[in-house]
Amino acid sequence: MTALAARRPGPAGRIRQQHEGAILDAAETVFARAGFQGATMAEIALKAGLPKANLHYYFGTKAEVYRAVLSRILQLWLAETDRITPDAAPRDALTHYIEAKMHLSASRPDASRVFANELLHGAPEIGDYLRGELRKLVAAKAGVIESWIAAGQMAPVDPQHLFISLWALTQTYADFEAQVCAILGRQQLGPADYRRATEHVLNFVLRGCGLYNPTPEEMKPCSI
Amino acid sequence: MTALAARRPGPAGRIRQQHEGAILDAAETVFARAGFQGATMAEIALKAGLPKANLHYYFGTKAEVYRAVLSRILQLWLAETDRITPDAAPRDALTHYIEAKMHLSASRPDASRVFANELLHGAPEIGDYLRGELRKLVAAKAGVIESWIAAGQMAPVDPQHLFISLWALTQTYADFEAQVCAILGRQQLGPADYRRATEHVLNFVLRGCGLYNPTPEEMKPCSI
DNA sequence: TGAAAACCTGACCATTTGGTCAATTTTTGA
DNA sequence: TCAAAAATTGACCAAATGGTCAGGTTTTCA
Repeated sequence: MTALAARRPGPAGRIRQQHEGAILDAAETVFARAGFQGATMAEIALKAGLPKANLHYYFGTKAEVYRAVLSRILQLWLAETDRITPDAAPRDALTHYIEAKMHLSASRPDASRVFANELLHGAPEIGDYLRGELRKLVAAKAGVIESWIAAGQMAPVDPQHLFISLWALTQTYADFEAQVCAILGRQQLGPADYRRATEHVLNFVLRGCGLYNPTPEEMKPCSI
Repeated sequence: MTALAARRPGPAGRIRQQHEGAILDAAETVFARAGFQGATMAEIALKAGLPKANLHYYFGTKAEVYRAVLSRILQLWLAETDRITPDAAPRDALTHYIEAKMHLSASRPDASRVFANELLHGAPEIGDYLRGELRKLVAAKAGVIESWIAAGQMAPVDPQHLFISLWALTQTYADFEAQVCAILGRQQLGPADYRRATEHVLNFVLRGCGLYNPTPEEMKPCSI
């Protein structure tokens, strides 16, 4: 954010706020489907229900729309690590984080895809954010996880790589939905699919962190 | 492949083979960096060291180049599930698969990125492949894993979701390298980084599948 | 109520870019 | 050696597209 969130100054009247929202919603969909270069201002305008010239009244350039979309997305990503604190129980904290991330994948897949696309192409717009805010946040949370490990509360897992793994495991369901659908034989992922996926990721990660509690119906020890 | 691999008929002379290779190498890089729409024939031509018109002699359209690149990539992806057979030891088979996938991420990141980009945008070109060959392959390998589970050789993990997780965990290091670099504080990922990443994924997955064997230097029981 | 500010938009333009083509050169193989 | 096949390429084109702008309408608020 910071530089990214540098919205045009001024009071931002009622109409502006409303239309900017519509434009960003439309843009998120279009950027997700086609990427930055593939997205056209005409298509965004059509989807937003505004003439193209009007887009350029609110956002000077396509890049500006793109940055605004990314900025909005980054806000979603931030507030999820709340519960990862030294005195929380690792199991509860990780469970909450995974469930929140999976919910985001299910509810805002386009947001995840725009973000993924930006990363895929080298993060030209959000590189500074990644190396700044995000890195700092992860470093802090990595410290928490290390304290859990030192206290014998979970298995020794590299905390930084753990976060990378958590993002990969959860966002894959939004980013690569086409592949997931093909494997599962679905047209699209429904709530039941996401429930099963969440359950899988949860079990898998908890086991991977040595936090597995066997459920009643499958009473087996962790190490077979 | 199949439909994708439908290369132009004919004997394919020496020069043709050589120049097609150069074009595909260049295209892989350019498509990875810019996506399908962002890639230009002019840039591919420049990188391949050929005049643009010459590209159109070998490949009629940009889409045809793109399909050829994807086809080449899919061949890399296929031959990796060799060792996943009913009589293999789960630990060895998964270890081999993960190490192979991580090696691919390290050695051919652009290939992974082109593939990821295609998935991200709904797999318009390889959807048939995903729903056909890939799905069949995964279904078969899922059967193997189920047999391992039934034999009590590993923890009960949804086999289809397990494959999705394995792909996500390994390919994230190529696809989202920008993010990984930012978190780890690197300019780019070196061999040491990949070694550490492979070790992490391996430990994480094996533990997640109930296949963890403590290494000498950290002798702790699986379930803390 | 009235004028300043905000908002709207059809028409237009310059650039980029995928693709074509015809003329030419190089390679092949009988 | 020589003709047929393969390969090469500069010049060119039509379409798509990001962006501009001048002149208009609507909203705001003192």
